[in-house]
Amino acid sequence: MGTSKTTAFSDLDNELAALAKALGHPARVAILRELANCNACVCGDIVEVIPLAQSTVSQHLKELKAAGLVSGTVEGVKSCYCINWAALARLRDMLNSCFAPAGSENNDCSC
Amino acid sequence: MGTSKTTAFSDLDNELAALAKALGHPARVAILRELANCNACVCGDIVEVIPLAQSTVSQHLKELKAAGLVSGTVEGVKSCYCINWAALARLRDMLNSCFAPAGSENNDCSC
DNA sequence: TTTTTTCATCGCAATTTTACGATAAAAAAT
DNA sequence: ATTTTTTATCGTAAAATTGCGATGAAAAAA
Repeated sequence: MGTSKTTAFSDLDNELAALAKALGHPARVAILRELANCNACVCGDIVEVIPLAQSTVSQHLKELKAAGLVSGTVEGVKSCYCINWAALARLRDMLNSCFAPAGSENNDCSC
Repeated sequence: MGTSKTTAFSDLDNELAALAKALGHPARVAILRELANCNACVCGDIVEVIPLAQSTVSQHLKELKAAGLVSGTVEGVKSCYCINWAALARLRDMLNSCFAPAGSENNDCSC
């Protein structure tokens, strides 16, 4: 165990979950926020902003990249990362479409 | 380790991360979608829809509840769960505000 | 009262996540 | 050629997650 039974769920559910999971850590949220602010893509300056060790930040960047939320290219010694706006938009879209209230009736809950 | 250094990050980052983390599993996405569809709040019928053991579904519901995405009440023998639309809206809002492109300049990335 | 239904919780095992220091690897600077 | 800078990766440890069966607990049905 410890592993999600991804095959048991729809591709959509898995896709949304993967994107959400990538955002499920404050460091990764902070990194993505940083990348959103500096539209010139930052490099190792991220490490200075995030209160974690360099290796840990690198690991988080790798996860964001694996999830498609970030892209990166090597530029000489430095490494350049960029936010992927399309992936963020995709996340927003899925949130809207997946969890739309059913019908136009009363959506209040009796709980 | 294995623990996030939550104190090192802003409340906003932690809040967004917590909500995203709760959605970071396909079963929880499926459960929330189910609750969104049946605006009359479902109870143990969720277990029939989710391809996991009853105890596991119960655990996922507990997590969704802890994150505030779901509310639940006991109704006799049965247990009733409801989606929390406000929390979902909050997540959407945070996604929009946190990751808004900086300025109105060129947002294209050179990466 | 006994049995059944419905659900939460406990205990466990396998795996993943988080975090760090140490170490590579490769370009740049000296 | 050597040193420094920058970043990725490896190895490790602690903790969290995922999942299940078994076991409670409490209302409902018999």
